[in-house]
Amino acid sequence: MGRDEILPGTLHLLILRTLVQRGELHGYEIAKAIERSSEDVLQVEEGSLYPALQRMLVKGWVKAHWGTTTENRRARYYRLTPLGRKQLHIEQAQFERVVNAIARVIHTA
Amino acid sequence: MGRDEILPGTLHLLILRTLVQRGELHGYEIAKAIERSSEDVLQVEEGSLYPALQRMLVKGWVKAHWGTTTENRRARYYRLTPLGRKQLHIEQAQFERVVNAIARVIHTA
DNA sequence: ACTCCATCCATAGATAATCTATGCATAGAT
DNA sequence: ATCTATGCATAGATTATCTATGGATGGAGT
Repeated sequence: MGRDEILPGTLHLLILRTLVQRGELHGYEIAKAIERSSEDVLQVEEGSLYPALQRMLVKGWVKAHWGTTTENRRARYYRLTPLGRKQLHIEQAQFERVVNAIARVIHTA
Repeated sequence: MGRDEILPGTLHLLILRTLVQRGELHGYEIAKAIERSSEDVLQVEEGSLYPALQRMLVKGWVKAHWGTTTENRRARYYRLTPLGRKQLHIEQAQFERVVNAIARVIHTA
């Protein structure tokens, strides 16, 4: 954890959660949404984001289609699949579990 | 985060914290201490632990010496250096910061 | 017209940290 | 005699990230 960007292994969760909250978004929007809602603590690099979205497409957690933004730009929109929604629940529970476990270790007297 | 062992990037923190709590420990004890104080949620694989301890030695966060356990076994004991104590504060603050940021993203309405 | 910035996508290669699998050794219990 | 827990360590694979790069374009400002 030498960086101050994201905790390795949490990017899928962040993306899934952002999509379930805001519906259909394109990549750039997803990144900005995560950064903003984290109050700019988390930085989502494009070199991390797009490979992550590829992985999620392959796993069937999201589907994508090309469209046009309000600013008249070409963009690829992603939306959650039912499988993605299931995965969100799994990853969120897992995250809480592990973070709580770490907290117990850290705060052990 | 497909595993249920440790959050990547948190092992140094867990080790540093365990050493500051319990003083001088050998590797095997460190692993068991983390597993127990996490109520067996976190699993510390030896293949992760020993390389991590090597990294921490190189960085000067811990010092090691060979000794004998209460069970009469040869073991390598680690203790925190002042630099390690400083690093603990850094990593702990960093961890809280990032986890809180993730929590904000996850719990955004 | 030109320039600049923000928006948008994507990949290659390097880096880092983990896991799996393996090897070695021995104390104590059965 | 054998088994289990204790103890150290490394090689190689895997995974996920970052850095660096490349390309394209809309709109704002000059």
